[in-house]
Amino acid sequence: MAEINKAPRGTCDVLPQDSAKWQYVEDKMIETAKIFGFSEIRVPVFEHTEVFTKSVGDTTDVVQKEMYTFLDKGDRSITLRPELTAGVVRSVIEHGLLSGPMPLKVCYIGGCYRYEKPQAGRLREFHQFGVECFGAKSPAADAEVILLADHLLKNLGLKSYSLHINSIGCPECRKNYHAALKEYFRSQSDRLCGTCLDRLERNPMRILDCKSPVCSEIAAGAPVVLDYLCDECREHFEGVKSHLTAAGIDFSVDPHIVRGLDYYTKTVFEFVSTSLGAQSTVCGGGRYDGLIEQMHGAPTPALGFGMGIERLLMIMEAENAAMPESKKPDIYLAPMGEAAALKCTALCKALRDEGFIALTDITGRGLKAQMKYADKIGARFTMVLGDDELTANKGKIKCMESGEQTEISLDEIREKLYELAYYDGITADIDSLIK
RNA sequence: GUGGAUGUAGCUUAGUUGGCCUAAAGCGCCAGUUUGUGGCACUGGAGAUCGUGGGUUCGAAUCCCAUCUUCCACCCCA
Repeated sequence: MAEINKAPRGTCDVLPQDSAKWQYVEDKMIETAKIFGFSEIRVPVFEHTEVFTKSVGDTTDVVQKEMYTFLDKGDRSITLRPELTAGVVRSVIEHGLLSGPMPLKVCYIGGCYRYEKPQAGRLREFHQFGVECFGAKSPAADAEVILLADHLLKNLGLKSYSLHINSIGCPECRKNYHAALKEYFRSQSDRLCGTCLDRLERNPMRILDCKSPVCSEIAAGAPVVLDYLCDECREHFEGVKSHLTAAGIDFSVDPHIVRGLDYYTKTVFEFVSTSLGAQSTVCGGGRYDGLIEQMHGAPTPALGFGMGIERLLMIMEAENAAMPESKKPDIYLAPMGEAAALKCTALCKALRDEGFIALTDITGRGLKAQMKYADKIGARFTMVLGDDELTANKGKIKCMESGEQTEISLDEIREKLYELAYYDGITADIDSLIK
């Protein structure tokens, strides 16, 4: 039974009192990406289902049991994007962006949809910031993308995070590794948990990730991917580490990082925070050199990451990271009577044209109630306009913090606010005035 | 999908051996306390089918069943 007054499970509303935080981090994200030469791309919330099954991988949990898939009225199988990389890759191929200057660097912010059981840091609709870099196979590219994420997290004031990297090699070296893994785990198969037995044939690398005490104990003795890398992959990984070190970034090599999406090759990495619950990864990504070709584009090396915005905000909350407060109204004009109301409308328009946040009464309530309201919304200044003011064309502008009142001509409100703006952090851009 | 906890006004809670509960308080909201000024105080008001649906009972917010939500963990991932 659908509830008309309840949001669907696993979704949440960003309420007016919180939207400033979202705007703040989203601005930082785009701004940081720009510093690294990434420009925003916007792609649809839904795609043809194949876009995801062919890229994310049809044996993955994401595709197998978490996608919102439906038939549209034209009998097309449509899926709400569970992540953004696939759609972005589709888009850059479709529009020939890979024939432009290389490397191509894009970033995005958007909602993702996964039918999961909600818990701390896990929602059915969640939002990701991410970047994708196409056409760069050098380890410097891997480092740059990782540096971007680190730069952003630092700039947002995060402290409790750490970077873990690994290389899962190219399809070539992974073949050998899978064989070695299977052999190892088969020898212990009687002790593995049920899900891991499943994984043994399908994707033995996932066993390394299992959190059951027995499995992780077994996994601890398993062959390590890094020992099975081909020369090229090993060299590449060494290069990534060198670049990170050169940039002075702390990281640890964690051979147990296995990403859950099929398209990854070579470098994979995660930014993990201790300020989160069980869902401790705030940012995850890696290289996917084979994906573009797999999606019928010209073979192009590529990599990127996704960062969970809700998780990021959770960390910032937990760590008391600095967040900007939403801007308060500069002035509230309190009319008394119909004639005054007209004047207030006119004055507000003039002030708003200058960029001030100017408010007036739209409920028809009494003066006292208006003053209370002005106080509650945090207006810096108020001015009462009644018949007296209209005839004299003068009024008292009141500073709500000090209670001080100054008599001014009604024609001077704009100038008065500009004057006050110099030392009171008022909203309108005072630079234009200085010029 | 599996497991554990939870659910009373917008928020935080009181109320549970079933009957003075036709549900209470604080905060918040609205309105007043000499149509001319907010923060304090006082007064009043609106606001809850006690998550929902069944059942037991003379009687259920209180007991039983189901269901949903939220939270937490597994799984998986951001």
